[in-house]
Amino acid sequence: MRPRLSGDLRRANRVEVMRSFYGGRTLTRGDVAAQLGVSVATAGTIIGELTAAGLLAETQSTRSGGGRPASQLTMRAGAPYLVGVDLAETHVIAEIFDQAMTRIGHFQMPVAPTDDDPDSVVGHVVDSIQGVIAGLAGVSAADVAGVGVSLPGQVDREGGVSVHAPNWGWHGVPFTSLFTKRCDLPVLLDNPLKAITLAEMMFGEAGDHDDSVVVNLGTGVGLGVVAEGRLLRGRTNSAGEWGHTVLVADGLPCHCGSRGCVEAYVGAAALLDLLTEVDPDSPLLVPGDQAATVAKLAEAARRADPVAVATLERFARPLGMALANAVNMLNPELLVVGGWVSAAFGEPLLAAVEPVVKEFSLTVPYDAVTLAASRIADNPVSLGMAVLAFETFVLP
Amino acid sequence: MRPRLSGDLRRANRVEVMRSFYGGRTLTRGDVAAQLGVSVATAGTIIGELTAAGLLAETQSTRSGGGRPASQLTMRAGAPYLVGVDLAETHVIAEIFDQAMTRIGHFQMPVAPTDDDPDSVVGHVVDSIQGVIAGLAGVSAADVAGVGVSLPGQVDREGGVSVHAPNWGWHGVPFTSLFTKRCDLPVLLDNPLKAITLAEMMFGEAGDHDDSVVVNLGTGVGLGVVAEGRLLRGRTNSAGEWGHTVLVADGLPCHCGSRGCVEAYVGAAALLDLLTEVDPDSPLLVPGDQAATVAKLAEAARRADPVAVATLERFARPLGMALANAVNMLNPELLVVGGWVSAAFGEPLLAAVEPVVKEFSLTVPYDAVTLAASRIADNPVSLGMAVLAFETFVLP
DNA sequence: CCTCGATTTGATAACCCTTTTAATAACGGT
DNA sequence: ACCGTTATTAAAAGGGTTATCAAATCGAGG
Repeated sequence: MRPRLSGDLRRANRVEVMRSFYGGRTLTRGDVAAQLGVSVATAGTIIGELTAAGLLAETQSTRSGGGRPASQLTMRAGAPYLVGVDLAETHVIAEIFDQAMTRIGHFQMPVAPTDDDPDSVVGHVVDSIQGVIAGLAGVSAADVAGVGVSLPGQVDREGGVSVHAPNWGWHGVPFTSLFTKRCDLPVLLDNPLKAITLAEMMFGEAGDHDDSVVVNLGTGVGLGVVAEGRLLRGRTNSAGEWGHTVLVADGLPCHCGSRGCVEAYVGAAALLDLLTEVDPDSPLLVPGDQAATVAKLAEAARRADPVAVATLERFARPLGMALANAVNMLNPELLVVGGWVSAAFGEPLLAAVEPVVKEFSLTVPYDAVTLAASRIADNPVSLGMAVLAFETFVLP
Repeated sequence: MRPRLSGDLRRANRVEVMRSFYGGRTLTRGDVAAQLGVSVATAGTIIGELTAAGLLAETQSTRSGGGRPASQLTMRAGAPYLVGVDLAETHVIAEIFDQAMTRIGHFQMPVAPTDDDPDSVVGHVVDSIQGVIAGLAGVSAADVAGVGVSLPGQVDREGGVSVHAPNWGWHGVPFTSLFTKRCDLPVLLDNPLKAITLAEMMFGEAGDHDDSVVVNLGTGVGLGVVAEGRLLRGRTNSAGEWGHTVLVADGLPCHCGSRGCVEAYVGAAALLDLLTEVDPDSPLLVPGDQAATVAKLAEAARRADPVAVATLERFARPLGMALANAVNMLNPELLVVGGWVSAAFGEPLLAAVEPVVKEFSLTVPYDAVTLAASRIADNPVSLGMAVLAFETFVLP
């Protein structure tokens, strides 16, 4: 939404002011004015509104230097709370955040992949929300301003519909209305890639850059695009399906039904296949447990185990190519790599990938980009969904 | 630049009003208001300004229907003129447009690919500009408001520098300042992909959609991304290098030095290689003349020549995959295919490609996208550059 | 030690700009 | 003559900026 009306301007500026405080940042009115490129008076007015609404508060700390001390402002903690739900193929994670986006509660439950009935899944989501609320003394549903739920697959945010969730075989499941039947909290939906990218924009390095790409390496892979400071959604909110772009024409089959997809080469399963290829009898292999194997592999790579290092090298090649594709296509200033696979390896993965990215990127876009590992400690999906819920249901 | 100040708003709205008139469109004040989502009064004010500035004019045609006849408005033809220059590896094309963006003059000269001295190339550009002006009776340089020059490779618009032009081995050539030494017309630089996309946004179907992708198939290939109605440039104006994304890991060598690039499979040279593969002795092959061969091939395909059809089918596969990559990655509403290779084949190319795009796209983004052949008859590069020059140098 | 000025920050007022709403004028048909 | 549609104009609302003043601190000088 580009502002056309003067009223949109204020709303946009209000969001922008609020965003500059995410992550516990402490700023003065002057700082905010400089960051937004507006006058101090305007920043002061908006901050006044937000303070009156109970969203910002002065931390009376005075700064020396001669002259009137600038009053430092921060987000005010406390109610109303926001719940972010990460609904995935095998689990539901509900996390509750206070107004300052500090996580104050966590609830997790497994979901059998075969448990694919919409009503049942929605039930699990509602249960986990009630679970995370119940886990906090003195917090009731009345203190929760809203819930953001991340759903796998294609999500229609406006309609509140899961357009397509391949893992459950869903097509056009009216998630929001099913949810509302069981729980009367305000709710909004989105796709995990969007949530992660949003989290990275608000709490990660991506916030400092106007053009970035946030890559998620997990069981599945995908990315989010930030262009001119805004999250790119595409026509139907499904931009970022990098995992299903072709990297190797007529290559390995992908579980999406196509062949040669990026995900078939850099998804967690592909990583384990590589390890098996390098050493079929590797003791690092934990049968039936992807996450454990990846953890052992990462640990072995850190102590320079030759099998692990060789596996990492082989993994880095398709990954680097696919990242170079994103660099060439989108020319970002920052490329953040996150997701549980990336987190397991940490910096060594980036170090292995960077030369490949360089090899397959054009010089100019390569020189313009910085590769970085995500520094978000919490679950970025629920965090991002909580931010979305905050901006939708709380921000005036 | 997102509007933050109320003044930016008016400027943005003025551009938007003007854009709604490109392509000879005739609209009433009410139409413009509806298109922009502003009130009739505002549209009237802006139109008043633009009329006063001599950019719009009423075509007194009255529409019946009872009531005061709506006055139809159009862009006013005539001076000041704009020149768009398409500087490519083998030619310079300068075209001159009147204010209504109607082409009123054309000048073309070949440039030897070995003629790579910056001063010499700039000289050719200046000569071609003077040539196109001289070709018009009653038009002098004083009537030209500005020039837009498209340069191959990476272009720094703000700095007026050709950051990297691989075909000439340029690195950091200060094009604008070289130009200014020889010609005192206002000048701006951009990359041809951006120019084409802009032309498609203003004069093609892409103008009717907020999220589109404009693909250029020529000797080299690339694309432009329109997201939320705005051209995506990336950090250093080099977004859209789709031609150098990897489609076949460790595949054919590309002249960029990498391997497996899209361009190595869907560039004009690759098309001719396919033809040679299908029938090494094909009479369609015109040695040493890419364009002529493609023209004959396209003509043969139209009359269902088996060799041509087989070549087209084989060409459609990597092209469809690469287009599917763009669809999955960007989720556009419209995908416009242009460039001289595409123009030679016309609709049959799209018909051959569409099933491949479908095969390699995810269902949801595929269903959201429409494939279309470019309908811009003129050279979109010079047209786009002229538009850019108009909006920079003429629009208040 | 106190006072005063310099300096920086915050708040307020006046002004400009943009948009909207509403009223008025223009114009053609019935 | 009346009505409906379109354009214009005036008034009002809202946003942002600059200018100005008040507040709070530091440091110099008495």
